[in-house]
Amino acid sequence: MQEAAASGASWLGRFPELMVLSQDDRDLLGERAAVVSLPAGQTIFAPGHPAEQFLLVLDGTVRVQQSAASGREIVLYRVSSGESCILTTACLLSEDSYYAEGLTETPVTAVAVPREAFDALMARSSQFRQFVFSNYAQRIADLLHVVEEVAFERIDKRLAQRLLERAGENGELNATHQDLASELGSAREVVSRHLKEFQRRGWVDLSRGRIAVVARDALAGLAASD
Amino acid sequence: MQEAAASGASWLGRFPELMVLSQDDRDLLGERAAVVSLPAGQTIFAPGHPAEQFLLVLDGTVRVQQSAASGREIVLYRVSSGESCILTTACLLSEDSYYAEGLTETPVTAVAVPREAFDALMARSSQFRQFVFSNYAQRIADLLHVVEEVAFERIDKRLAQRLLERAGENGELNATHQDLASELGSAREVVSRHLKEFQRRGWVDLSRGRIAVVARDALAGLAASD
DNA sequence: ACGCTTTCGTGACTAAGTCACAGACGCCGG
DNA sequence: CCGGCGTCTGTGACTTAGTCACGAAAGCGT
Repeated sequence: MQEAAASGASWLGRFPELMVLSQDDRDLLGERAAVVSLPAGQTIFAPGHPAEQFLLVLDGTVRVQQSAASGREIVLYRVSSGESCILTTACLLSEDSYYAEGLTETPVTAVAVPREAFDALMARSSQFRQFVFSNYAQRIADLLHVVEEVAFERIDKRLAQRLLERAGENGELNATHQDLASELGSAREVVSRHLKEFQRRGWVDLSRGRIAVVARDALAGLAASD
Repeated sequence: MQEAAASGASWLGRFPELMVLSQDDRDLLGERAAVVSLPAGQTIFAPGHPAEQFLLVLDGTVRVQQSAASGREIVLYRVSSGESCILTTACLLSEDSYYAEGLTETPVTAVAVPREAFDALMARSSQFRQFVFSNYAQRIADLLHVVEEVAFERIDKRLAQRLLERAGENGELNATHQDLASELGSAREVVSRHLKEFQRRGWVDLSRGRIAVVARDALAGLAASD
């Protein structure tokens, strides 16, 4: 479509912060950025395998996590529709390797902005810089939040929060106890025991690989406690 | 000194990454940036009180930490000579408040770059942008390291690491058990017990507010264990 | 030497993580 | 339909970490 190309690209509507770019800058994105599709479970970046592009997620979610030698993992944050995978740019500049890895959690469609186009926009557009800095700030805030949780919060509270976050409209979520333990950076047995206690209290219903939230309010109460 | 002003500023020598800036850009820093002195224990930024300037530390160290409602704290990283306090810029852009706070740990001399000069340099100098991004990348790496430690590492190992880091040439450090607990995001009693065990093994010598590392190798062994 | 504040020590308890292993569920091939 | 098999879950026993409530000791100023 000629119109779409002339006005930048149709996907720009997903990024309100980028709609304020000049016509030239939007055109640059339209010309140089490519929409890509990735299957679920794909590694976006990993230690020793940095990404070469700036990714803007249109659909699906990318999970950014850290893995320890012991096999334990912890989810740092998720990048979903309308957000950018800014850490990939930081990875390019960091001397020491990152330990963090990014995985597509669902099939993902994303816009890949090549390094040169990214650099050009950083050079000529203050709005684009603003966009990039906001992204950094948000991710740093996410990381600070993770530090706060693992350092100071109780597991049962954090588990309740995750159950509420991940439960769908019907109150159900498909996840094994190990999945939830990896989210929290904890151990499977610990999660199992807390879930069992939640079930005993009638707050959830457990079956293999599936959890149904029954008493959302009670979980929310625990999640909000201090 | 006229020469110093003409070539930018004498403090630029502390920041090799900034020496590659153009003459104009160095001049801008020389004209607009101010060298400031801060006493120890000063708050640089805190939740609800963001800094308005980009700080480059010349001497002394700034400690960036997070405090929980319970009174427990954890040190996220330190900014020392030749580094910049980049989080202050991120604070300005972040919507949710940051929870992190920055304190001068010693008397600090620093260069304060006003927001407009910072923005101008970001706009016109790719080298300056490179400098700023490297700083972000480094701090993000620091935060990832903290997450890894608190989520997966044993306290005795982390304590041994800190003792070695903070011990001076003579193997001594002035710190209370509470200080060390705050470093690690742990509790004072826990640190006290591990220190006592270290002393029982002849690795350290304890006195009020002071710890002397006696067996550096033994501590290093624990610090490197997995 | 006397109090005062800060720092440190300790026991008893709760929470979290580890280890080892047993059982249970779902699925697939026969 | 039924066994076999891999994955997921349950559990006891134990270690490590964090909490709570004290009390004792070290240094400091007067």
